[in-house]
Amino acid sequence: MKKILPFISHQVPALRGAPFLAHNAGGAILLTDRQRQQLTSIGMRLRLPARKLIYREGAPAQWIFAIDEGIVKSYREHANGKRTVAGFLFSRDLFGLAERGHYVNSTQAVTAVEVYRFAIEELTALLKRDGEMQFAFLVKVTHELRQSQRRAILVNRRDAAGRLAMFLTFMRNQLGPDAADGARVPLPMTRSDIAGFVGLTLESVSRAAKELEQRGLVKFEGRSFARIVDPARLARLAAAV
Amino acid sequence: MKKILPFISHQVPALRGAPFLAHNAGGAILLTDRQRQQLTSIGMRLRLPARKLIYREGAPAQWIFAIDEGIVKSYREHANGKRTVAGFLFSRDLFGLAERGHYVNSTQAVTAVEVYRFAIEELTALLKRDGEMQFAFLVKVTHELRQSQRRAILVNRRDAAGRLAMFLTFMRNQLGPDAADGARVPLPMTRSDIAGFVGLTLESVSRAAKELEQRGLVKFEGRSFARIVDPARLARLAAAV
DNA sequence: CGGTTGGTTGAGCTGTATCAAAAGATGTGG
DNA sequence: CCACATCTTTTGATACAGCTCAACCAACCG
Repeated sequence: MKKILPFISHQVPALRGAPFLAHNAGGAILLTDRQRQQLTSIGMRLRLPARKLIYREGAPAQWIFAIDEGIVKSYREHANGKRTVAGFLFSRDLFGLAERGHYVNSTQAVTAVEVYRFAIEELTALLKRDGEMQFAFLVKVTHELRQSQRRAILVNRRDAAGRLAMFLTFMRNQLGPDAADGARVPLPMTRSDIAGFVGLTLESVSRAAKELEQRGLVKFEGRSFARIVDPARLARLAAAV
Repeated sequence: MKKILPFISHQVPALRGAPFLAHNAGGAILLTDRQRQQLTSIGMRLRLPARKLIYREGAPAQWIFAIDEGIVKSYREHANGKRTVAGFLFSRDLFGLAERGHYVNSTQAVTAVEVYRFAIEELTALLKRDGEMQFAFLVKVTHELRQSQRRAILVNRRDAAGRLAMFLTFMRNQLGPDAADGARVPLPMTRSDIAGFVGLTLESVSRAAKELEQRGLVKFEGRSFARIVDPARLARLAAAV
């Protein structure tokens, strides 16, 4: 029994996020067909290769982006050379929300990416005119706020293995439900990026991965896949903050 | 030479946050007088005593809140009994943005608080009708997203003293510019709350405070005030991630 | 194939969590 | 206004987890 999903014509912008209230539930898709077409008319579709630097922290901001396909990382570099990864961004995520005319994080394509690019002024003007569409954006940004707070909780854990367990369940939730095999989680980012996200060194990530394997929870297949062997125990570890 | 601030009639809801673009700069105040009056008509003003639990994580959500006066903390409790403080909320901040009909964090008044309370349906309906006002909310939530990411960076530091230094500058920026004496930072929350926010134990916060005093950067006056003795060196430490 | 980038493993050190206890605040009721 | 009970903060001693530095290994690329 396969559930029939609402039709999303790719090649057209979309957003994804949990709404405020329950009764518009299931409604992960935030834009109507008409709204997506309106966005298409003011946006431009771009294909970016993996590793492409999209913009740099502090640079003057001109565009807002929405991801159609692929993964982007948002990060900051510090004086001591370390990077904090503020977040990984996926299909139907939004990024490039500037502050006083400047981007606050740097962003870089992790995989090859298809994005929609909007001029800030045009997009904001459209949003102010169309309250329903703007509401979709409001819900979306609120959703990202909650995601950011969840990550903050993740980072508050003391144990490396638990953090990595949380990260894996996080990745599965992002890509997972629809990804072919739920137990095989793609990890297209480097260990160093993962470390920057979960707040560890890459050595500690490596050791934590080893520990999860030895405890029989996960099997890492090459650098870019993790097979979840014991979902129940992994979930328990991830939740046991 | 005292700068004249735009008149904000208290007793009326307000929002604060950095806009996307520069040219509406200085514009920390996001709502016009007319918009605030409209909000007043659908909102209710409440006075809450310090320590009042406003709502609990997971509870069915009915209201959205805006702070007029005072400090609120937003937090989550974990299985092991620890608390993560997701954020402290100040005058003109927004909270209670639910997910699928339920609150995601618990919130509690730190000081006595004056809040405006809006029914979610009424507020969202008003926002959809008034694109300009909704835009103010969009900017506001985006602002909180950035704050959350900054906190995540704070928590990524290894050294306790540096984290506390960042926290103090953070508090000064929130309350500071207008607070009578810029160097005297009020700390109305407990050490335990600070610990939950910066990702340390309360013992470590206490020791970090001692260290900042011994290094001559800050003088703690009672539990609820910190006097910044050497702003330049404190700022340097806070920035030296 | 060498070169480059990314990942693993090991040894030792540092700093924060933890456990325990004392010392300060704060608030209450007599 | 004091004495008591409670809550918060400070201080101390110890253990351990993750960081650092360093070397080695694997994959990927022209």
